[in-house]
Amino acid sequence: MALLTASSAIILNKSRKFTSMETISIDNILKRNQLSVTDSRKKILELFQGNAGALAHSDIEKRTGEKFDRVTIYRTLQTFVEKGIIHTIPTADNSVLYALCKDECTTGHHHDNHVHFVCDNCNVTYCLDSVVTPEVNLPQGFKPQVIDVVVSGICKNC
Amino acid sequence: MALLTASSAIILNKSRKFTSMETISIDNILKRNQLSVTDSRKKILELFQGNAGALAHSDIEKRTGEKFDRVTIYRTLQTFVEKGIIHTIPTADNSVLYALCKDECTTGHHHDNHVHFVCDNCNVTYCLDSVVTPEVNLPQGFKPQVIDVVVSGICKNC
DNA sequence: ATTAATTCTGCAACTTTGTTGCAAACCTTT
DNA sequence: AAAGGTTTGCAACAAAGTTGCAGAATTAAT
Repeated sequence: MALLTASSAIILNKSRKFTSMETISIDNILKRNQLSVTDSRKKILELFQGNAGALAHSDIEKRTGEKFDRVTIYRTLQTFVEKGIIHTIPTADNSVLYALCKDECTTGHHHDNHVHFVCDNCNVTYCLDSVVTPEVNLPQGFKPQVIDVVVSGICKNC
Repeated sequence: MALLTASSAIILNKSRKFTSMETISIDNILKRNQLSVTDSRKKILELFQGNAGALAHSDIEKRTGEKFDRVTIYRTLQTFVEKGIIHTIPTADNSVLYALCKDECTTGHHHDNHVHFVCDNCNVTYCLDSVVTPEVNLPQGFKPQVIDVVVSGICKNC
């Protein structure tokens, strides 16, 4: 499993164990967004915080050990996207990936102007928060709103 | 239907009727790629040539009037992608879109270094062949291979 | 601390999307 | 026109995603 490999290899978001401080932080994220604090939401948020790479629905299903219903995971991810906690990443192979948003995102208003990188080897998708999307000169009449950039190639861990 | 609107509004690939010359051209595309010339392949190629916007599997199913089996359409699109006749476009909402490739594409070797534009209003996806993908400065250790740029906003016909 | 009100979860059933094997139909070549 | 290979359509299946609803959990109020 590509993403299991990833979790051990990547150290972007510092994959240490959560202290009580951080547990509180997860609770706060949920409360800040008027969401009840439930097991599934806490667990799924933890997964995102503990792993730098993006996650697909199926990854979450596996990593939570089939503890939660498929439907619950779908709905949790939907809710998180709506609230601006996570965002989706466009992929060429038509799989939906999700990753944590940065702080500026709010309900219905995402600011994901960073570049995504998919490794052809280990298959991990990174959010390169430090790389800002470049300008694009469009033909007359086209008004850009959001620019999504997905780079694929070989990542720094491969 | 977003894409029906599109077919009448867009003039990128010149949506005129096909002359016998152009019919021959479709046959040639297939023959050039060692594919037998069949009804479904001709019809699907025609659809792509007649409409500038990108097409999803479901669009093709509707526009061919349920004349061909779902499986045939899947296989035809797969074959066309493999032969370099069409290419897929990454989308944030996880639908697969296909569009005609330019001449330089060959089997297993796509050259789609152009920008894609999705209109938020009419929902049409354009291949902006004239807009070359910009350079992206990646962090140390990341080696880029393919850069996909998808811009969304308002198109020139809206 | 209990209770009432609200929110969330899990189940069941369903829809949509995509895949595979195989026999019949079709296209190409001779 | 017939042999050979290729392509199609059917059936059956697998995977992905959605919806309604009753019961469980969370939150807010007493």
